Amino acid sequence: MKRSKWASDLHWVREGQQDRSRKTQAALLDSAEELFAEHGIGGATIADISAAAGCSIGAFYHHYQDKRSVQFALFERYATEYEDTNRIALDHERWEGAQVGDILLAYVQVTLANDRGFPARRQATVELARAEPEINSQLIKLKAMLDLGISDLLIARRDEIGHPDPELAVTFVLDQLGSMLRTRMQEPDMPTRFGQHPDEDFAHEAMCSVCAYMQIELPAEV
Amino acid sequence: MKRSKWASDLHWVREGQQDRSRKTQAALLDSAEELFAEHGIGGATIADISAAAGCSIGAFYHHYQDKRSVQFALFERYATEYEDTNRIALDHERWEGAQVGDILLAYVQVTLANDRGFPARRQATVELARAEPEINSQLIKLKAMLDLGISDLLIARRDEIGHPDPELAVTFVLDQLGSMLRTRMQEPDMPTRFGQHPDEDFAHEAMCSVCAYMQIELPAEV
DNA sequence: ATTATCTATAGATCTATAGATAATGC
DNA sequence: ATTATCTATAGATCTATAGATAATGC
Repeated sequence: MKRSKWASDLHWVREGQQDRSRKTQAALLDSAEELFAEHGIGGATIADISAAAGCSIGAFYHHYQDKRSVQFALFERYATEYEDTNRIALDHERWEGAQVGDILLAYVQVTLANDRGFPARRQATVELARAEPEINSQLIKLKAMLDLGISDLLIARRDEIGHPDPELAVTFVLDQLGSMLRTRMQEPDMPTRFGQHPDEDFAHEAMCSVCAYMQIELPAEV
Repeated sequence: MKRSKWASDLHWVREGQQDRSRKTQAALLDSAEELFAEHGIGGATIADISAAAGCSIGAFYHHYQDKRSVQFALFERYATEYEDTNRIALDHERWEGAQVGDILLAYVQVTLANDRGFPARRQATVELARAEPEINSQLIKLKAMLDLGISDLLIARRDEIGHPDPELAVTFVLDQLGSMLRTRMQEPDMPTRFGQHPDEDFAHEAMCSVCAYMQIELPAEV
């Protein structure tokens, strides 16, 4: 039976142990993510992480062997989400009828929305990659997969591109947009730079720049 | 008397104490810079820094009160160099006869050369800014000063710029180039991105992109 | 006499464990 | 009976100091 909207958020029964366990683990990962992003991995102690997750140091060690294993678990969670999202997003059928500019604009918009939603995620992942070479190479592979996926979509539309070397132009543009998006999230405080302007204006100027460089049509929504 | 070129590198006399002191301090700063950049501030112990500088922990504490004071000293050194360089580079007389594209190309080339020469400096400074709010705001001021200086040079040549909003275009372009340069230094390993291409090709494509967006002339050297 | 360095170590901090208690599952 | 959590703490690591030694300056 479907519960009424009034009741749907209430829980009369106690949670099972598995739920409890999952929740603690997730809370520990969330806290680790935030603290790693803010203070670096070395700057976040296990006591900090446990306290932020609302549990004890003992509980921490019940779920994770040590700090390193949290690092790997955190990356695992990130990698799974990242792959799943990209698999859906890069499906060729999804983009039937789309032009080069539409795909690039979507890339910008989706990345902005993602990073706004989870502001610590990007920085925490950077920290993980720096601390663990294994994670670093995994992360490079993940990003390369996304780049290749978008490249495929764009190169399939190479006839639209007026730039004399479409492959080079695609590589350059993905690097350019990726760099700007990263800076926009990591350094929002620079008074003289574009971080002060709203996301919409950023997307607009970025598309103008990209379209002028590649010599493609400006997407309709801009 | 000018010493012969054979002798100019030899030192028969012992260094004075002040030289010795200065050298140890500089070596400690250099080591701290490198280790902060590689492992983060929390990941670099005082023992690590001292060992890398070729001195003891005791010597460290003779020169610096604690880790924090090295952080400030390191930033101080960076800030001084940065300001001095920019004061010279941003002199309006220096750029007489230069066009917008010339100035932007010089910005790209000088930044590349600087970062190649001191690969750890940028990352270490990022770490310092994150650890100390005081350093962070100082750093923002320094960068803002450079941005404003370049902006002034470019806006003084606004007649060359075809973009409908020259001020906006200048802000956007400085953000764009700055972002790409930063990514180029910090993430050189991405196989699908432009880091794989040589600096000359990067500068070329960056200038093509910027000139197409701003609607200015491509500088002669590109 | 002063400055720079070293070795050795006390004290602080952090990690990781042991042993006890509380919550669920059968 | 099993799983999840807690408190208390041993052991490891790091910071920062004390006291001794070596190098320069007068």
